[in-house]
Amino acid sequence: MQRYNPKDVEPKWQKIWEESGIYTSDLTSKKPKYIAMSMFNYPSGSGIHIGHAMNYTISDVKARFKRQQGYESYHPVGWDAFGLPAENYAIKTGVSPMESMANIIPGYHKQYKAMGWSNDWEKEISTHLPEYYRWTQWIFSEMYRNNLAYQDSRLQWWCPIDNTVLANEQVIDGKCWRHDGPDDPLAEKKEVKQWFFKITDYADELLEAIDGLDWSESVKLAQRNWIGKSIGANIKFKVVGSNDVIEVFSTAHDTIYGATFMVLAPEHELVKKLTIKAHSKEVEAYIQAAERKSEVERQTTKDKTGVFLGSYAINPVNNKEIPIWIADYVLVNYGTGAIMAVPGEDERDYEFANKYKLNIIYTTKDQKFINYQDIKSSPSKYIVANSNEFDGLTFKEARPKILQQLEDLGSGKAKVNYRMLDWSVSRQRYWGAPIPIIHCPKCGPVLVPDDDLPVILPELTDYQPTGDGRSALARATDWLKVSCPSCDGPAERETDTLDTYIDSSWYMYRYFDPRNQDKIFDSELVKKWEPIDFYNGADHATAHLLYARFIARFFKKIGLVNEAEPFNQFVFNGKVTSSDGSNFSKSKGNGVDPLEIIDNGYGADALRTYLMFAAPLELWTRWDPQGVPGAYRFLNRLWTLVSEYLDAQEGELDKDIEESIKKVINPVIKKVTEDIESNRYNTAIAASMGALNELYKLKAKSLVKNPVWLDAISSLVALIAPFAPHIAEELWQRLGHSLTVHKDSWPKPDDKYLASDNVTIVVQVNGKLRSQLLLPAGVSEEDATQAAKDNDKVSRYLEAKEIKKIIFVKDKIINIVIN
RNA sequence: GGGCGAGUGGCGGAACUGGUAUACGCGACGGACUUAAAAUCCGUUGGCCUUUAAAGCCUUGAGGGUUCGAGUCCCUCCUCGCCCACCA
Repeated sequence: MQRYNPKDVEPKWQKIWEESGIYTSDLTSKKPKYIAMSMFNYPSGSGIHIGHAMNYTISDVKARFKRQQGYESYHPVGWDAFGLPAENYAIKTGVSPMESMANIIPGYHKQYKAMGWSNDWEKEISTHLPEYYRWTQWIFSEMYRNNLAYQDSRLQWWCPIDNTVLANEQVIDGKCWRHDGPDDPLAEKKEVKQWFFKITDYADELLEAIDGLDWSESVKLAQRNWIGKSIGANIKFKVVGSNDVIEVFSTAHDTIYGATFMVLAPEHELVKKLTIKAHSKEVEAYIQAAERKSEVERQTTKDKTGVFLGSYAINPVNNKEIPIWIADYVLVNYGTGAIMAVPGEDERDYEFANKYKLNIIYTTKDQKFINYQDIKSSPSKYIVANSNEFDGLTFKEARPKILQQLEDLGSGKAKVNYRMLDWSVSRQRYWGAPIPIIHCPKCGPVLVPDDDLPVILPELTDYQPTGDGRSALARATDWLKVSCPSCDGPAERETDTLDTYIDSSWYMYRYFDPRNQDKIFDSELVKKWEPIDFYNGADHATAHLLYARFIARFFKKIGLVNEAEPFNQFVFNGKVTSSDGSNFSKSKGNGVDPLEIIDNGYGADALRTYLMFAAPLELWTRWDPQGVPGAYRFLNRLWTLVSEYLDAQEGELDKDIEESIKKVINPVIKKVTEDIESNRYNTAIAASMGALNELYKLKAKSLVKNPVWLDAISSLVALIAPFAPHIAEELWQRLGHSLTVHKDSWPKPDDKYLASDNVTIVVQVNGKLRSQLLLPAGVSEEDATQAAKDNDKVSRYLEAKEIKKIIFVKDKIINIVIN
């Protein structure tokens, strides 16, 4: 008997699959379609790690399962190739990122194939190739034409190491996401002119559609929080002795009679104007200190500080003059960058008022501090006070009336506010898609005509940003100087490149038409294949997934797609950590290399099976060094069963053994089908293991070459094929099947053998387990009761007792209640 | 501070709408095969429990409740994880 050796089996089939192209999808097929994919990979010099092995196996299993079920299953592959690491490497070494990618990506091809992933390599895409980024640029142009792209000067996060702007989500605990070590400097703020996409126009739509998504709940919640919708009012306060007006956003406008001072963010545009001379020194010092203060300090030191500007505003509802302060607990980015402070009902304002001895007016009948959060959650419980004609009303009654009063006074109106800001898409970096804009001194910014796309990224010798805020492209003079498409005068190209999140927010559509030279993609094809049926990843719960949803909605609006949501199902899977629970990291040297495990002789199949078996997909898994050997043992046992079957003599089976074999295999077919369908891979594998153990017991009784054994073993091989595709293919063909196991092979359970003729009925007395009876399925309550009473183990509890009640659950349990 | 989720053997984890808790795997122990080991195969493996068995009792973070019956539902508390966080 030949031993199971993955080193022979796996490369053999990888080669055959590649040559026969069995994973190449026919996108025009008449079969029902299915597309399963994981978030695509950023190629780096270090190759794939165990986290990648986890991620990509999850979608591969799904894709294989559907392919076996007879779907035209498409498992695409691509590279998120633009981004900082390759550029930083280029700055250090002078090797162009284009060249790095050309060196790195072929290594990934080998690794992906070694893992046995069923990717369609014919349709491979990469975001850094002009054939791809031409359309990334086109999306920018379409956004611009639809008034969804605009340029603005903003205070932006700035990484002092990379000399580049950072998106909000790239700032983690006050530091650049790429430089967040203890010795790394804090991110700074810098005024930069840049391009934005108006994602806020879609905020409400994006928020409302979340409810209908078949996504991991934690991600849906994260998206809701990210969008951060609040309903309130914008209210204007006139400044005493001037025409200036301070506008605030408040969700608690019904407490306005308790507004006893105002607070502006230190960066607020009116601060200078409203500072009277006597206070200017103090104010300037405070602003400078706030600027220098890092975001971390602003967030962690909850101690409120601030200074009085010396001027006053008028509370529109009672005409009281209230002092204007600045304080860094008010954020310039949120709302209007200014608040009306209501110390009687807001904790932060209360603390501030106490510290600086500011007036406090309580607008509740209780005349003590009550957090507005509490009022908001039960507005009919609290009574309004100190609010003129509204005194005595509940907050529930007063809220609309006070808003009406503000509207009548012309001082306020209802307003919905979002935490989410417009998407900053400019990056002052080289390694990205150039923004297709030409700046003309006469015409201003002009779009590069579509026919001139792509704007090709020129090769350089020095990739270092210029340090004046512009990317290295500013040095490529030949490239930079162009004539204006509109007036033909001398002009310059935009030197910013597009945020790589744009590349990744539309790639799923390009998968359906990767080589199209005329259009971003063939809409008819995409409309046939959208949405992505299955998508998974362990990161990017907010930014990437939200941006992709935004782009999908935009594509729908301009008629490119039919579905507003790009991903039907999204699984936010867990990661793999080292055995002690800490993250794998290169610096700690505790990483586990998937290729090493394969090369050690365990093979990709055992690795894949272990990863899918260790825990439910959403859970984080600790790496268990014994796990892969365990999975290997299981596959080896299957190999042995098949080999012994092939060596067996032809023969007849006893009817009851035949029956037993069928009753092992049919329920497991049903279970594995349901479990993979609902992403419970771990229990699917457990059930297959259980079935194999049962077949081992039956094999000891009688193993002969016979259709019943062949059918059972073949079915089991087909069931594990999504997890362990190589060994499954090998055994499948050894069993005599001429076609591949990976297409149209999924077994269907025979209902006749799903339920057994006899069932174990549990007998309880007063809810305690006393005995188990093997009775015919569907046994009546009367018969079951009689059988229970006749049973020694039960009857001894019934002696001299009165039976009060009998609970009977068909085919499951009988509970005799006595006193 | 807010939100979400989770606490089950030595470990990873099973248990569908309440109905045999601990499936499956790892580890451990015993046996077979072997000169020996590895590999493989066959057993045992929640606790009280000490040689086994029988019988019994206990056991899903803690305490209480609902129910014939609770890992599952309700209340109180503890612990851990994740996400958001001076968001007006």
